[in-house]
Amino acid sequence: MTTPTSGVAPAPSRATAAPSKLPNASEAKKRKISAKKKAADGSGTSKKKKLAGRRTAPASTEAPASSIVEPAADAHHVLDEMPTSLNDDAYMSTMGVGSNNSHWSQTNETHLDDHEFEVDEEGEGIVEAPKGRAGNYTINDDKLLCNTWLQVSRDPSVGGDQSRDAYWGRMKEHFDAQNMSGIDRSERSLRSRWSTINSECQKWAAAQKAVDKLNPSGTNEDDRYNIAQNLFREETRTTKKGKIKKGKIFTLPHCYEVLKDDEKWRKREDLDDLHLSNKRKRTIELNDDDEEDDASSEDGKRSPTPNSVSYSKPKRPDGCKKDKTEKKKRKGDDDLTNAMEAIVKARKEAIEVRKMARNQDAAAEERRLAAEERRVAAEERKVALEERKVAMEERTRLLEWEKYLFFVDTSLFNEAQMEYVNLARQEVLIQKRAMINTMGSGMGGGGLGGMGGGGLGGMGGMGLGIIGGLGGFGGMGAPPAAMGGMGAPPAAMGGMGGFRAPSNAMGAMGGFGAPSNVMGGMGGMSFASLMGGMGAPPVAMGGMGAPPAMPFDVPHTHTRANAVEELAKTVGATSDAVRDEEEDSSAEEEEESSAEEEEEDEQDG
DNA sequence: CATCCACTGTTGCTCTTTTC
DNA sequence: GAAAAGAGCAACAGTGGATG
Repeated sequence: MTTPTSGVAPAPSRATAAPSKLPNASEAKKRKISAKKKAADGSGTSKKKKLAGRRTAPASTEAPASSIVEPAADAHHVLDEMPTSLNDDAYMSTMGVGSNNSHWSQTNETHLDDHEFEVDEEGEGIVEAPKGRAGNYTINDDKLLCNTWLQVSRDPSVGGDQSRDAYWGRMKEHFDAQNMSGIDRSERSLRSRWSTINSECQKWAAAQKAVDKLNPSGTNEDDRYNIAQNLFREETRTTKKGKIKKGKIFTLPHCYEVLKDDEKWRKREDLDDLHLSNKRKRTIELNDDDEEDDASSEDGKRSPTPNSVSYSKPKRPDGCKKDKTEKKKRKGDDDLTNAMEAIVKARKEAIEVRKMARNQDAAAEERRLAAEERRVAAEERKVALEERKVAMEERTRLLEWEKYLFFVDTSLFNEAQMEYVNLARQEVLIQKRAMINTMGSGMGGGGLGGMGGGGLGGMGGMGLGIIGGLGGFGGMGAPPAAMGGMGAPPAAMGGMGGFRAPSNAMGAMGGFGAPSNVMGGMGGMSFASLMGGMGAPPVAMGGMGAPPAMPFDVPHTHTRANAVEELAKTVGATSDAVRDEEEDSSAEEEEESSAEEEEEDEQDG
């Protein structure tokens, strides 16, 4: 990396101060143009590069304004007469710095008046004018150049890491952009002027620092200023040819005012550096911050003076690398932040979508489950209702049958009928006892039908013909397995048929007014088997007085007595035998029935 | 008014440093 | 080590003041 800033001027040898001559305005002179000399000189190559838009050297026919302006008093003379207590303003005024009456300011006006655009004969455009030296740099030009240097050299985005041409190209751009004098300054001119300004200001800074180090007693800031001026003026330099150049006073305080507070420029203000003509030594010194810190610390022990340079160590301006790094970092952080935000946003959106989907699925599932539960519950209720309905119907039939069985008038029954009735009654009683015992043991009513059917079926299977018909009844409410009981073995049925029970007896059964359904079912089965076995004629069957639910229509024209008689006639020869048996069994049944009635009374009680 | 001198701007050259 | 670039120096030219 190279720095376009010039270093510290070579060490001048101290010599006796020689009075310098400053412009004397005692007489005005017209400017003489000697372009011919420049054109003949091979070194004047720069003359050909200035084109339209620039201010050229003063025309030969014009008198320079500077020559008609009263110049300021002789600076050298003024310096000699300047009191030691002169303050800055007084000195600046005396030196013509910052004053409209000063020589330096007058030169500024001179240039403004001197430089004009030259146009061609037709006046259509600016043509290349005769080249001459541009006017002297004014205070404003110097200040502008210093400010330009600060701006360009401190730009962290570019810094000093650029070629000389690039750097001074930017310097020229900045300078031209703010240059109100109208004088076009070439890059080379700016470089040369800056070299002078920088060198002079560095020497001046070193002189002031030396005075601060001396810290003479009994002096105020003005005294120190004058001492610094004397030190500066005593500095002389010797050219390569051995020519000694006499010192002069510092004439660029306006530039120093601009530069003194800049950290980058102040790095080179050590007076000792003035004695280092060797660039290598200068480079080493500039890189050695510790020594500068030591010097600052020594200065820090003294009380500061208004005009003294602050030796505190302020923050160094950011450099090019730091600026680029921070920009890159900022950009990277922004990119990373944006990417992270996008990821977080996308993730949040995905979570929301999934959450909504889950909510929807869960709601639908809940609704479906609820509907299923409701459907199952309704099904269960329906089944329960049907079961209850069947159970109620079965119970109703059973009660009706029992009611019929026990309250039937058996006075007209023959022996067989009585036996059947008695057996049926006993069976019912057995069932009821068992049921009561079961209920007493905690069994439900559901067991009644099973026991009843099963029991009857089982009994039906016992080989009793008549009971076989009863088994069919029991199987009515029994499950299909128990229905097997209904279908009593054909042998048993045949046996029943073999009884050839008198038709009047059956007719009497039907005449009891039993429930049509019960009797129909019972009668149907009984009569189907019975009639098949008996082979009785339809007329006889019709005489039985079967209930309306009978499969065949039987007119109810016969009385009970007639029915018994017809049944007896049908039975024929066997009626006597049957009658005898009925009498025997009836006696026994009466005894049993009386006993049963007593038992029932006891249970009811 | 002509000339001399000093100053300033400009530019080429040289030295030093840095980079490849 | 060579090349490139920066910085300083010196010379030159232009300008203005002083002086005879």
